[in-house]
Amino acid sequence: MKQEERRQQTTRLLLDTVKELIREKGCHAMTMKDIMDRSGLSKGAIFHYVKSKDEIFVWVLQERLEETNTQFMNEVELGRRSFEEPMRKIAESILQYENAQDVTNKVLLYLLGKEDQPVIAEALQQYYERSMELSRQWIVTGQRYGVIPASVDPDKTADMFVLLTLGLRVRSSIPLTAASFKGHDFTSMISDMLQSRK
Amino acid sequence: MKQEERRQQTTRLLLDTVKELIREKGCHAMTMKDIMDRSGLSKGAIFHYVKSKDEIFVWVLQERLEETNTQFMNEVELGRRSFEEPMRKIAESILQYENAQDVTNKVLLYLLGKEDQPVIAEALQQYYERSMELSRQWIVTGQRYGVIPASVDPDKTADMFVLLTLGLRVRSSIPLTAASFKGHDFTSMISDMLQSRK
DNA sequence: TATTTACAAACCAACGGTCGGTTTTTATAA
DNA sequence: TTATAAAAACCGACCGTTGGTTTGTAAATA
Repeated sequence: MKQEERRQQTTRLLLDTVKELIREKGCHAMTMKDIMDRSGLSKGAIFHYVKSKDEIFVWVLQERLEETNTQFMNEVELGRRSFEEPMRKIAESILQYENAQDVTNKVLLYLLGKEDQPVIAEALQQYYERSMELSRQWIVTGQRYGVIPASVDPDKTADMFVLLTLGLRVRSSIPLTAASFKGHDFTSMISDMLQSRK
Repeated sequence: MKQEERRQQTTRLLLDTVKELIREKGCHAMTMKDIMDRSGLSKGAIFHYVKSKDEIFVWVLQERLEETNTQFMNEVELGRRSFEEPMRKIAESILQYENAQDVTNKVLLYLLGKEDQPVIAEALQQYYERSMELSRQWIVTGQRYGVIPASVDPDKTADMFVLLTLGLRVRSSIPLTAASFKGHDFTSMISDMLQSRK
């Protein structure tokens, strides 16, 4: 089973290199040459693992999706005590306050600009559906433990929540001066949304 | 003044051709060759008017921004009777229910994927600021005419509204099956948001 | 008449992607 | 165990397209 090991090792190297480069240069600026030089792999090797450059970004998004899944699940469990805490965590991870090494925003925006490609369309669809599902579960759990009013409609609210997070991702990609930034606290926004709903 | 006339004529031709092609093929698939063939202009001529291909997209967005500006202002005036009507109009224009010839979503998503370029960053910033300003004015006007509760915070609500519209734009770019689409009526969403706020 | 503008088209570098070939690993059977 | 066929991992020269440049020319303007 040495071949399988090598395969995993190489794909790991590839993904890590790519994420590094995205962080440094951005999705568009990163070239195949960059990946070759940084990883030490040849062009042929890379294209042996991946069908196109764009598919690499799909990989990155999907891997991040897995991570988010487990992370979110943990937060949801936290949600039995308070619904604000998971919200804050999630908002922070989106806004990259602390972990600026997360490339989800960049990759997501990049892929959205190429949604006409079938592979990308599928990945985006997966991403959206997963986001909706996670949000719904978070609300339902909160309701079960009594921290979110039972009157709240999970579907409707999850929809709104996902729209807001997508909006957040977009806005965080727009370079704004301190003067032009009129954003407000995301957590309190969600709090209002959940509690005011009769 | 014949030169000025020719200039305007050519730029008009360029912009219209580009918008047509974006509608047909998407931003990424559209090539310079396409623009040349369709418009009849040579490569040299096009690059005489525009510094780069990306700058064309900035043009398109800015032109659309002007249109939106006047359109929104009209809707705001309508808002003295009801705040739902302008909302519905705006949501429809975003979701492209009727006017599928609008390329704003595509262009916006394309530009967001390249926000590291200074020219694009500036355009995006303008777009965001304008959106915020328009939303704020809409709320303030609604309050003046008594159709929006005075208790609503214009800044905070405008922020949320813009985030939602950005989210809408993103979601409308994700190809979803009827089964996976769990979206709800945008207008009623905004209604809830505005009226429930104490 | 001099200069700037509008346009043309040959040219270029860089990019993503392909292809034929080599080496290494795995599977098969004598 | 060993011989061998097959497949996977990997390499790097090569290719077509693409966005962009440059050089040149004709028309408009000053």
